[in-house]
Amino acid sequence: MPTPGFNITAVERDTGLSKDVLRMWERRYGFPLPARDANGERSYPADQVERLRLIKRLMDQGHRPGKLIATPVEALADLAPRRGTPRLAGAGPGGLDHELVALLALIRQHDAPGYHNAMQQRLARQGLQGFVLDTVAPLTRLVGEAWEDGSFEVFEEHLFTELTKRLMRQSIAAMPGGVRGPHILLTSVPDEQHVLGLLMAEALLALEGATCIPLGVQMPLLEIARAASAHQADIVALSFSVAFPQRQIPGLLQQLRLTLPPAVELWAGGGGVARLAKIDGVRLLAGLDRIVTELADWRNQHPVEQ
Amino acid sequence: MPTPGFNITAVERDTGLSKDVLRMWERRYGFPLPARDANGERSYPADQVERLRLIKRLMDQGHRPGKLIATPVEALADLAPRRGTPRLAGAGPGGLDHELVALLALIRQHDAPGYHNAMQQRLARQGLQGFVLDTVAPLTRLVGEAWEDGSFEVFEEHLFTELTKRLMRQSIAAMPGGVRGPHILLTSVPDEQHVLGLLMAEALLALEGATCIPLGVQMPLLEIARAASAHQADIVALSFSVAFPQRQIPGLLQQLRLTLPPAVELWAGGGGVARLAKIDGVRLLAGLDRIVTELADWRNQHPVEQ
DNA sequence: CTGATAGTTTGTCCTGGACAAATTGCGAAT
DNA sequence: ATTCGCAATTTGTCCAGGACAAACTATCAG
Repeated sequence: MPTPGFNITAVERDTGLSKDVLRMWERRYGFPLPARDANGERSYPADQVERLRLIKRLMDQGHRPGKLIATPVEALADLAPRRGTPRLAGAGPGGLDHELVALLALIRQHDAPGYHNAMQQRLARQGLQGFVLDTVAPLTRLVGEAWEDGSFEVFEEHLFTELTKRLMRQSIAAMPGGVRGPHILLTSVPDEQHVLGLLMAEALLALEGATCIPLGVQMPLLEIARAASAHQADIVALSFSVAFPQRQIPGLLQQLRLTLPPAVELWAGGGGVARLAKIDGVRLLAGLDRIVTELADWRNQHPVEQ
Repeated sequence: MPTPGFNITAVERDTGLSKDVLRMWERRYGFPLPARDANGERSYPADQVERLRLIKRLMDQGHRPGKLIATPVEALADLAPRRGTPRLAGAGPGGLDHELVALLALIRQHDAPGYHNAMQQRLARQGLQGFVLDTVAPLTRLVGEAWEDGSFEVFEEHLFTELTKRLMRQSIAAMPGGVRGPHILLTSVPDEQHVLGLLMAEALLALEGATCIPLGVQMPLLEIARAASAHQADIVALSFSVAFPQRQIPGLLQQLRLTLPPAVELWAGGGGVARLAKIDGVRLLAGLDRIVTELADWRNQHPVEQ
């Protein structure tokens, strides 16, 4: 029994390449070149899907499709990242990197309990704020890089995310609900599914005594505005991962800014906004550490009324 | 300054209606009828997007688009659910429903801490298994129904999901890792984002001593197979919510069945599989309670080797 | 009332054209 | 040699309109 092919919807789902792009590549480059079923519809064999995913991954690190498709499959695997991202190169203070790499090794060995224990130890040692800034944040970056050079499988990334989410949520739940601070609505736009950034932000904000309203990911823009008024939020904070298509971000933020009451602040953070041009009425937070200072800022500008 | 329109991609994201459908409706029914920007591209005003979301919601409960689009906006709001779903109607044992409704009321009032406390109390009272079966499962169903009749906003559903997820994860984390049972890989296919079903399953399985490997949602099919072999899983368990397009499920399961080693069992559960025809080599779990019996079954068929 | 058949509705796929935005390559000016 | 600006190329997304299968509804005979 031959493995049945994937239809174009399935390939879009599995590769993240839109139907339009799949058809356009076929027209322009002659790859992928799917079979056709009885109805004349495209039916992609598994190996083409596999190659497409490899190509997508390399594209995400800055390669261009035209070149990649011309490259023979065997040569694809060795391509190095090309983008201007500064590689890790002693990013953290001193020898800490070793420990982080060891943590990742646990994930690579699929040792979930081992990872969980090691992380919990670090959490106890560093405290929540240190844990977020010096463990979870750099780990997330490392995982992103490992994913980019192909040394991490999708399911390994998922396992990492899932286990780490649990630790974060657990810690957040253990904190008393803030009462003094502003009400901050935390969420992300549709198509942005990465949740770790939001959780890190929530942890830091909650530590500072802000009241966080976590709405999970993927909120339609119009709903964000409604939620903000229903919860009487002072601030709406969005997270954009590096993977989110950068060109869409300014438009999204402007559109949201227009639908939010002017008194509500709009904050945007995460890797996706790191090198974005300024946007009127939106606070772009370049790094996690900025959260704390921005919050202090907000407190200065909004002295407690009584 | 006039609110700028949404482009077709934004509308697809916010409504869940594909670009093809949006264009087809315009062609066939004359709605939506977006403005055109300088490039001749569609630019949807906010009120049309709003109406589209209302229509989408009603469609999800069984109405047909042709009728809905012909109906004037004002009349749309009052349409009742039409599908054959048996309404709640005394589903639970006796008067318990009152308490559940009270819990939902807390969400409607956006009282996150109140909800959290009330749920934690129930958890302590019922124990984890009872909590899952008699609180979380029926609550999830109620929320689905409330969402269908429009008495729940999107962001209220998100808040419910987010808070409930936290409680579940917390409880699961508190359990010792299983050692005797089978290795069960828990995940969902791409486009299936609902996570509560997976967490409920994980809780029940972990209570029975199985070793769960939670990979979160949205795993590409080919990755599921890889993950299963990497983790030496005995069982791959997938969750499909009622919202998942039913027609796609059999194909997905068959495709996955072919890529998994025959020795690995494939389980599928959740509202989406409730009235699905039998599929060779796949166990369809009609209800949460079936999980426990199936697991016992598995144990009988795989006596402990030594 | 049941079940089969014919008609309608609806979503998805297809082709092929067009164009704007991003990227690259190149030559001139500092 | 570096930087700036402009042209060429690459690439993604949008558009129109045609086709068809699957799902659903209505009809009618048994």
